[in-house]
Amino acid sequence: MGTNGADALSALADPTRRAIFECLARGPKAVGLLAEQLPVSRPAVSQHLRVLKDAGLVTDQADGTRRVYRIDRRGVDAIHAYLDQMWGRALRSFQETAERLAAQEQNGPPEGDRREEERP
Amino acid sequence: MGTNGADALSALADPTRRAIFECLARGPKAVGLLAEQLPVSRPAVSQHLRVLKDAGLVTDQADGTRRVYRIDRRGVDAIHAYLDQMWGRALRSFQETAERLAAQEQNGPPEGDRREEERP
DNA sequence: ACGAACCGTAAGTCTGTACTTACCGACTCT
DNA sequence: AGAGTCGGTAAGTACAGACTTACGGTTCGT
Repeated sequence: MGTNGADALSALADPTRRAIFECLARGPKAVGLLAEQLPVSRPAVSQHLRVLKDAGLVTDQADGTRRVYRIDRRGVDAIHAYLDQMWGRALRSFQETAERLAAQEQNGPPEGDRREEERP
Repeated sequence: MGTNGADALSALADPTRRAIFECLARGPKAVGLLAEQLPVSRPAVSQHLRVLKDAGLVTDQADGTRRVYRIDRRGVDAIHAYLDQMWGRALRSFQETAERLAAQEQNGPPEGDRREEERP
């Protein structure tokens, strides 16, 4: 819980949660103020904030009876890291198959020339 | 449809879909081969691939009776762009409030010193 | 041309979850 | 201390969507 790309990803999947996230990106806000600008009830906002907090996307801070929420960079970074990892894997895979094809061509011209994807 | 951060985000929210995405990151694969390595049926994989394709996260290419899927950079970039936009907003907001606080301090020492978040 | 392989779609079921109302604790100010 | 404000939690409902089986269309090999 916290700095996990998968959790952050699924947290930002819900439209209402994205709306909350985008609203907090414009500046820190208290829960009630957040609920006023959204088409859902205050308890719903609380529940969403819980999910966003568990995903490391927001942090909360007490201010009297209010709780002020703001965006947390950790969750954002976690998603970035996840995507970079995946895309890096894909790039390495592309390079590998390219090298394999080049080596194949050097030896002998292939006859049963199937396409180049993984075979178990 | 295609290069939208929100769609790509919610597409990668499902665990099975993430598994498919991660599997394709290791290299392009056909649908049946993909289904063998996953705990769900082949039609389920087809439906997930449809969602991933609509989100711009994968592309498909016919190869005889098979369809080979591979990762598409556009969806990944869309998510990156969305997150960067949000975090950029947050940074600008931080800077604004910091400047406002500095100006406030220069004029007169604040008395009713409430915390600095947005008031409607 | 016929059978086989591969894949997408249709229809139906069932679980997860987003939402509501109701309730209760924490903090503030007079 | 008591009234008022703010916010998290509980319980219950309703809808989205993930999965299955069954079916049909397309392409390849013999």
